[in-house]
Amino acid sequence: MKKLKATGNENLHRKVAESIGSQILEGVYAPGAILPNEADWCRIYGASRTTVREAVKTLNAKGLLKSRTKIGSRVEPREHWNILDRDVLAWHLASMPPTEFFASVQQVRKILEPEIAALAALNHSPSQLKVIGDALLEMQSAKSGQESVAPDVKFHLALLAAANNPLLSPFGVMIETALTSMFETTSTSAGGPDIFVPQHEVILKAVARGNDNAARRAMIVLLENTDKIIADSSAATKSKRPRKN
Amino acid sequence: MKKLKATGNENLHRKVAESIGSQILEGVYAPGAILPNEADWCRIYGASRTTVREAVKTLNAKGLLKSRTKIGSRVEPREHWNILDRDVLAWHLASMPPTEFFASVQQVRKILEPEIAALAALNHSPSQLKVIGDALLEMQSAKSGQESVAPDVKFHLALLAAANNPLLSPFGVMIETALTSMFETTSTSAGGPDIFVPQHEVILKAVARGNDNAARRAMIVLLENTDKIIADSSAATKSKRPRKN
DNA sequence: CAATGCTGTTTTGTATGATAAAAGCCGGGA
DNA sequence: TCCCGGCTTTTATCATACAAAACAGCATTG
Repeated sequence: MKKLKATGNENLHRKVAESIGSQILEGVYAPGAILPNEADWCRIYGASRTTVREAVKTLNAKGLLKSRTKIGSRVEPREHWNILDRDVLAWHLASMPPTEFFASVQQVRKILEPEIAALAALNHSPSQLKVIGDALLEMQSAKSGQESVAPDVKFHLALLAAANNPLLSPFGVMIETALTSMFETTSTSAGGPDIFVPQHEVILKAVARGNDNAARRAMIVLLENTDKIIADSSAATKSKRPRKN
Repeated sequence: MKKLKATGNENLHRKVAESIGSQILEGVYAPGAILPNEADWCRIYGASRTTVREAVKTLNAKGLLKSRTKIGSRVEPREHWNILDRDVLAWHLASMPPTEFFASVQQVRKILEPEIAALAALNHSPSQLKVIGDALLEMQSAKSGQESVAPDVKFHLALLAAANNPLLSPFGVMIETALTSMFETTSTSAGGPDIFVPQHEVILKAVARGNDNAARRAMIVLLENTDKIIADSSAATKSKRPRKN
């Protein structure tokens, strides 16, 4: 491990946290293992103890570690990891084949998003509905597949917000990470806007008129289509490129 | 705010983090607001800057804050909060009427747990199944309602583990917190073991024979029963006790 | 007068060194 | 053998100093 410097405009303790966190997600340090102590990290990264300790505190806060006097820092079991945390999710994504990650994500999305759509139909406020509509408009006016990613993400996040259940909000990060990185992987994407823009329209209309069953059904259709896109592109990548990692 | 001391065997920075975090959850500092700076916190808690900074880093890591040079620390919008984090969830629970919290939790449980049961039926390993069975045995041999809480929690967590989707694991904390605190609120609990122990048995059997539809249905029944218990007890508490907070 | 650039100030970021407290380890004594 | 006390390792806390970022306000200049 080379010496990190704060030259990039990100904080040094953040970089150290990211480096250690990534290694944990990669399995370099397995659950139950004792990490190098603070002095070691200082030497490894060429950083001060203050910085290292702040990084370690960050990882403690995300449930990856538990530090105790005299013992050191021990990696927590996976169930304790805050996997829906933005950073942890990113490290996780980086440490496994994207296809596998997408499979997990889609499984969760198919459980949650239809119900989120249904809840949104029942609980949305006028301003929340407007945000969903705005996102759809942006999607429609997008010129390229790339341009439509951000509005697509926005649409799903707005729907989530309109469900008005705070306990569901952590999934926003998951959806955001997954959709964004899915685009990067599937590139120009199969199917294209001709198919999925109308599907989003159907969802919006159902939500707007408060029809929870219709919203649920429409979301299921959309997710099945997404499944198909992933399947196509992963088949394509499998035949063309070797594994990245 | 009085001066905190490290006399209790918990870390001082943890206490400071908890104090600040609770205040954010209570709405003392609203999203977008700038918090007192580090020097202020030092004075308020009588702690060193190092300690305060570690506490602030912890809250940063949980998505409650974002610190920037010269600006200070600003409270992040609620969507960024890591609400399924153990600590954040506890602070959240402490800052709102339990009934309202349980309603949100049950809404999420009714979405997820039937599907978790179905996934568990399809994906469980033998050892995971055994853990579920053990939990059920402990439930059956529990003498009091109080004794049955821990095995009950264990049962649901084991089921979650058996679903084998890492992205769902953050819900374990939610289930754990909710069931535990639900018991404290509903006290000796309505219904009692005569009803819910058999319902858990049905779930286990369905999972064991890999029947996902049966597992899903059984879980729905159990959750409806839980709804009833909550409704009863919240009606009771409303008529008997004044609000705690 | 307006735009631009410099300089000062505030706040977090990083480094260093010192002391405290927790908890396992090990040896000595009954 | 067992228990007690001191040794050692590691994190926890404190104090102090300087660096760097970013805004504010003033001055300089076109």
